[in-house]
Amino acid sequence: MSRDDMPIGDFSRRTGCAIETIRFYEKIGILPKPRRRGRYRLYEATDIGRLVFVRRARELGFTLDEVRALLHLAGAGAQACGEVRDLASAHLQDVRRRVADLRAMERVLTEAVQRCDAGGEAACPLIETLSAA
Amino acid sequence: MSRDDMPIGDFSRRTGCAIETIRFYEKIGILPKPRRRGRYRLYEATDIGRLVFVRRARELGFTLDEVRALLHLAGAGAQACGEVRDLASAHLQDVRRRVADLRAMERVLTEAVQRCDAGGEAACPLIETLSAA
DNA sequence: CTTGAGTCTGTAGCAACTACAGATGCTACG
DNA sequence: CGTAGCATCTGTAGTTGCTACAGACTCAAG
Repeated sequence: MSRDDMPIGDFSRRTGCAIETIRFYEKIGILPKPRRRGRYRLYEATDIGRLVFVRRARELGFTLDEVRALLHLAGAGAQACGEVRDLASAHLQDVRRRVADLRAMERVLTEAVQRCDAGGEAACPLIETLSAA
Repeated sequence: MSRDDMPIGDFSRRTGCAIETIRFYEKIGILPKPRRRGRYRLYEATDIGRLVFVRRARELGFTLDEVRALLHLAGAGAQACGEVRDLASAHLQDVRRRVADLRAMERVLTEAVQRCDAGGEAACPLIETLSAA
């Protein structure tokens, strides 16, 4: 009824989140079921914050389960800060592990490509890298 | 019939690749269908190389489609080296993009956790980071 | 004879979406 | 009034690379 009600298309545009993803988040309980006009979902301006929060958390690499926990903690206010910190710091360790893994791949790949560009090898350096004992 | 025939369990142990994964690779055509004694698969020592190649490529982050291409090119010999190089270098760019993405996450997370540890803020720094306009 | 290990096929599950198919509704134009 | 063209609806299936069963079978040892 209020004048900042919007259909899902507008909500999608204003949050940068795809329509299908919004419905998906609703289905798995990340977003609450909105009011309806008939069968059409109606969102309010105040719903934007929650979805932007979710998208930011996803951009920082949190899983949807972690996002669920973060949403819960965000609702609990400042006294939940310790738990938030622990969650974030565990996730940070995970991110660092993944960086290390990718760095290792990068090293090996870079070396193989360089050896290839240098030329002068009988066999393909990358194929050798993959085949070698 | 030959004396280095082995059942899938031995093949799994000698390649470090899980039995289920071996059967999966066979199903999607990454590995050829082996001979059988009755209904049991029989692998030869010479099959080990191909699977090790696949596993190494996967450890370097190549997708199974790329692995398929690499296997094909490896069979073509040295004249395929240019194509291998291009494949590897495209993949390397992808790896670097992912490192950059993770580094960006790492920066934001590190800062939030540090601000949290420093204390003295009214609201939880990470929640603020996710909520802020 | 039974028990245990190994293997078999086939299907379902994970994460986090994405992409339809096919129906319905709403507005504008002629 | 008809219809064309959007937007939206529900529900299901696909993606990637495995992993985890369920339920059947084969085989050798004790």
